[in-house]
Amino acid sequence: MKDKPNKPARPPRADAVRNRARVLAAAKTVFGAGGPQASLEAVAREAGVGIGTLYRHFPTREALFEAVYRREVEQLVELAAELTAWPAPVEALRHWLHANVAFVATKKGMVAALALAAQGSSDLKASTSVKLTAAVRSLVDRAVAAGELRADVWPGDVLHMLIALCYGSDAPGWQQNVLRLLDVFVDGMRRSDAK
Amino acid sequence: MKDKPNKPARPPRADAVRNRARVLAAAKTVFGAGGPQASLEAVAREAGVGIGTLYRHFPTREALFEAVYRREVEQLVELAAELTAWPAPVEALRHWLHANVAFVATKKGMVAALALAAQGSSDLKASTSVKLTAAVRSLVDRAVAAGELRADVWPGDVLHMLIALCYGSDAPGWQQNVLRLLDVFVDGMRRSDAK
DNA sequence: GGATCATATGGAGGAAGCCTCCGTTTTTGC
DNA sequence: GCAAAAACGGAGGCTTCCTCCATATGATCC
Repeated sequence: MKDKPNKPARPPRADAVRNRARVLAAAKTVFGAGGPQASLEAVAREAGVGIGTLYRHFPTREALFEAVYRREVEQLVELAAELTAWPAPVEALRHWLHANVAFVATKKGMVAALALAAQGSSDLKASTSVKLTAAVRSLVDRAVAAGELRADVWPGDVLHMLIALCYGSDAPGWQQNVLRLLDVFVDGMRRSDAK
Repeated sequence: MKDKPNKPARPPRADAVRNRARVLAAAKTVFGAGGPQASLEAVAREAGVGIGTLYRHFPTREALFEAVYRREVEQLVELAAELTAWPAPVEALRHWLHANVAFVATKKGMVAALALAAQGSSDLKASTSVKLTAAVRSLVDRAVAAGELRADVWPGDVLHMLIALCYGSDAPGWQQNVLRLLDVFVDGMRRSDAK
């Protein structure tokens, strides 16, 4: 009964904000190069902060993955929002999927890290999954409403397929393969009478 | 010029064989429970051997993953061989895919480990990929020959899709989802005039 | 401006895991 | 049996993890 719910939660200090951003940037670099098992002390070094500072901002390795993860998700959501303005619904969906592949392709080392992040915290999964699913839904629903896709495929399915295909792809030429497989999947989703 | 190519390479000692098997079994247990980052010393402890012994048999963590991985692959190949005797080609393929999902479902912790193993050594990937691809090919080719599948989808594609879908699935009810997505994919592969 | 205090910093240090190295033990071939 | 080869086990040097707290710094109030 002694807590003060009206205490306005004073804003974080300037140096804390700065350091948090530095660590995040460093994490992106270091994990991108060294994969998810890269040393956290290397991240701290790269960021130019003490190891203690890193741990205060991100108490666990997963928390750090998570923060990077959330940021990446935002960009994908934004892209989907732009694409809902496209005239051809199925092509907009296809384009978003292809863009995702390109997106992933530029940060190979991160992918394993993000996959681990997603596997760990399940409310992270829940939260970003909601955002991404909503993004895909905006694309899929339009295509279904236009009668171009069968109605029993849900946005979550598409998302799952996409993430799954991108993870674990690193053979030379994997991008072309994934793009083709996505197209096969999209074909599977088309209403047979809408061809 | 001093090597002896005719030296008959004496067979491994009995205790070595025994310990190797023990470590492998322990690895399956420990990685299955603790995921791929579980301690190797824990594996050695579980196997009842010294840490040195573990390292002599499997010089790196990846080598250990690899050995477990290869064993699992064998079982899948065998199943495919049995299924080529089935009367309905597409259904045999579908069945194999579904069986894989069930297979994976029983060893959740291993999946991440196997995925890492596959990501690491690329000749492991090459070698098992050849085996599994051949297994799938035996199923797909039959269906294509029977005119039931379109001809531009290759065995490797099916494999990729399967592995991809199973990895990263741990939400409750994921199995049903994966099974449904596989069906969508198989539908996408069907020849439209063969319905 | 400077006094005060909550907030944030950095790195020392104990614990745990990685992997190598080598003295000891076990198996094998004769 | 007995020697040589093969395999064993775990001590030890090294790296990384993560906590803890004495010190430093930014915010706030006068």
